[in-house]
Amino acid sequence: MLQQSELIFDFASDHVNMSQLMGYSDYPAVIVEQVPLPHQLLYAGLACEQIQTEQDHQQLLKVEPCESGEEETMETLVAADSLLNMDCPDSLSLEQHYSQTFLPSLGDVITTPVTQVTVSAEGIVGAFDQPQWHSLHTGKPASRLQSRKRGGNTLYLWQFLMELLQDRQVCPRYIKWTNANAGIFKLVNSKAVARLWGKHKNKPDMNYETMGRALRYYYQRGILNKVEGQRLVYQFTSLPKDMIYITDGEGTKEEEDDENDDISGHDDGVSDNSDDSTIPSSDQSVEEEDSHPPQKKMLTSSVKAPATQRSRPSHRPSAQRDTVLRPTNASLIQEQHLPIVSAEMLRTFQNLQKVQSLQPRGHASVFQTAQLLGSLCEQQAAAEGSVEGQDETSQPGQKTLQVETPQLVTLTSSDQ
DNA sequence: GATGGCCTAATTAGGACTTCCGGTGT
DNA sequence: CACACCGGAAGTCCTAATTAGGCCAT
Repeated sequence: MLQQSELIFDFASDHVNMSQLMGYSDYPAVIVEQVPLPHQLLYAGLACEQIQTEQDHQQLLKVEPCESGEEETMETLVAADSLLNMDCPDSLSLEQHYSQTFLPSLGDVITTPVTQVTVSAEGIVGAFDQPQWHSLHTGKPASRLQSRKRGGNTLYLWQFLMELLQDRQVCPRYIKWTNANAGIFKLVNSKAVARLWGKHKNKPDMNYETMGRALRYYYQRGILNKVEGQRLVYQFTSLPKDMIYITDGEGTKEEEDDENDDISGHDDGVSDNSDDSTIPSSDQSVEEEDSHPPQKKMLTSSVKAPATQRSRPSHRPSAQRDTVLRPTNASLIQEQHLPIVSAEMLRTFQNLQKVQSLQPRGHASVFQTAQLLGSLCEQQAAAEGSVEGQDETSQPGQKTLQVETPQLVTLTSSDQ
């Protein structure tokens, strides 16, 4: 029988190269996308244990398109509030809290809030972690950089900025694209962004000067460039393949840098609702923003596509949260997700007798994983025939995923 | 007693900032 | 004058890898 740890190990170590595995290139890669709404409910105090019945589970899985952006904002704020006001005796970072909350032990398989497992026959597209980005864009070997890779919970500054740029609570209010095609963005409110970063890093004294030093180090490392002649304007040298681009939209007010910015009136510097609310959504979606030639996607209140972007019809409701809309990019495969994937799969394992008869020839557990996913696909196909009317795969976000990646097979946990 | 396997704690090495600073440009 | 910006230098924090030591079974 497949060992849990083995399964996890293979997901953790092989996700980048699964599609390259000799002899198994036809087997699917696994992408997990978490739908934030359940997270928000959980953040708001809904215990995981309460999600044990399938009915409950399906309720969580359902992500209703938000008709009102205000309601959505309220949800966000509630979630943000519960996160940011949560006492963390050990000064846990949000990521830590996140992982502790949603990364169940394997013993908690049943209550794991997995919301979606996407199986792609194409393998993982663009699954580059930061070292690979370095390798890709600086010509330096990734091996050295990977030798000391950081934990899955670490969010780098550049990732943080990308998260902010994909967070409608912050973009374009505090940070915005000035030229999405070129990856150029502006820190509209540098102080606010710095404070958010400081909050994120548990560095209450963080300011733009300090954060700026970190940004300048990115010049050397080829992650950022400075846009000459423009203050507070930087350029990503590369962007994730499926970056979500928020442009200035109606109802979103930019706040230029000034002393009246909301976050500056409190002891901890970042206690204002509007600012605090930005952190959770960023942190909830701590997917690593990996580097890729821009294959951009503009979403927002006013969703725009860059001129160079291939036209891609978007069926996403504009009011939906960005994190909900996060596409299936490779960055979704994170170490922090891996146990969830495994747990979900293992749950399915319980119903799949034939897995035991598999005969892996090499990359054993990867093979087993692939076989399992094949079984999942079969189950999905069977389930689709029986499901009437309401199909989770018809949710806006997932529907979009299928449009964008035609060969995707989307599975939800309700398929079990 | 020797050997090997396992576990744990301590140490080491490195990355990613953070802090401080002096300086320049706008 | 304030602020953005620059880059050197030293430090902190965190993580992964390595090493050392103890325990146990053979």
